[in-house]
Amino acid sequence: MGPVFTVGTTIDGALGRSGVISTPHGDIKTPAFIPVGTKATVKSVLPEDLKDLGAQAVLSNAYHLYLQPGHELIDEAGGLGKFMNWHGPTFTDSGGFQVLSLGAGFKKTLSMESVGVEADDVIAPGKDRLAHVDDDGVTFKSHLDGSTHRFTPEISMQIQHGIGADIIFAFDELTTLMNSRAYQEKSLARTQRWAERCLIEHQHLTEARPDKPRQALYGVVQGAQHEDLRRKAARDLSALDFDGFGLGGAIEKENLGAICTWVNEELPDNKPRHLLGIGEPEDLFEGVEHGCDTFDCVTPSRVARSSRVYTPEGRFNINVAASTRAFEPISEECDCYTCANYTRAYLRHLFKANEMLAATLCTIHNERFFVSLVDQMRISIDAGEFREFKTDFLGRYLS
RNA sequence: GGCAGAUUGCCCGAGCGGCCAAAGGGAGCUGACUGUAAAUCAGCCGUCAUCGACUUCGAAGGUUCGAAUCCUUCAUCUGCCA
Repeated sequence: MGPVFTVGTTIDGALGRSGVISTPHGDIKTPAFIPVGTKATVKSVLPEDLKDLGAQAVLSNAYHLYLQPGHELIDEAGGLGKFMNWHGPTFTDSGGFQVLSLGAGFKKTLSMESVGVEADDVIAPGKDRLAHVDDDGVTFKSHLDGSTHRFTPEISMQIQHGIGADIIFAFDELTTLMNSRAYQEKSLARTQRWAERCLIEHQHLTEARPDKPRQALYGVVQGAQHEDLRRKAARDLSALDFDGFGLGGAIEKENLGAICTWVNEELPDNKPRHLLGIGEPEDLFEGVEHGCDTFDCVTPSRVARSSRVYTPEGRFNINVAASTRAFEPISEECDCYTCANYTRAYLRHLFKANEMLAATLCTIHNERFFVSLVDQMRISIDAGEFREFKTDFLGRYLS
């Protein structure tokens, strides 16, 4: 029995909807925010913490787990969920993102010299690049020890089968907004071919181990900021037998809603859509309204470790003088463990003292904020009040 | 009592005639993080101000065109010798 997606209520006049994704490790009520646990752990918190704060699933990364501890080991351990003691649904990203992040840098923009260049190398210019893309796959250097490795669509599938997450992603090439139109087209064709290869390998691997829980494979829609490319990518992938879809690529904030709309108008309604790597609260509203079902983002956990916490009034730095004697929770309205038991003054003290618990408590709070926010979106959709909720929330949050 | 050595900005600590408002840490303050090379990274950190100006390197004098840097005395501290 493969994963099943059931659509619930739709947002009137928009693509957004509520629904349920069924996986071998449980259901995910959508829309849902999925915390990121890149290396089989959401940094600084226990799986029990995640469960308590309402997380329905966790997303890990094939690239990182392949390098350390190795997908074979995770396979031997009984799969990702058992290995990390997370008993709910799991996702793994394919490692495609690292093609960009390790190759061209973190900013999703490339130096202008790359614009208009059509060489394959364009994706990873510069002397320090760790990755190089060709039509068959990606050769890259480990950020851990500099050793050379190679990913192809087939290898990514083998890795993700070894890791054993419930939902896995096709190996894609992430371009940047700086790449030429010609390069975007070329890359998109390549991602499409890779998608087909992933599907074939995925089917082989699935048949080879019928005893294993059936994994769902999502195709990843690229196409950067170009409407025609996005629509074409979505249509081409829709023709294949994917269980769901990921929306990927470098996306400018202003275009997020439009891109989701273009893509989701083309994708079939009866399959789930995951918006990869997004985002801030305002981005989540855009994604949900325009038809995306699940979201992952490192922001809540990463930012928590540098003392930024989210509230209905916006994000702020708790590690400031104003918190010194603030014997009150981060947010009076928050129902998380941290807000129930700790004050801003204590959290500030932990940061100043460089104590690990600071990261733990703030990560619990931030993850709860994101999970709860998207949960509330789901509830508002079912109640037919999504737009009111959006207006109310953002009016306060962004002021 | 004698000899030697110390005293630098919130703290530690370089500097030993001009390129010194004074290296580097720490602390403090601010910002950035969107499929995590992130318990990371960046900026500010004497005062006022736009260039720039002004007051600093235990205290007070002195030498010099010019001193945190040299000299004298004083204060405090640290060693060694009586």
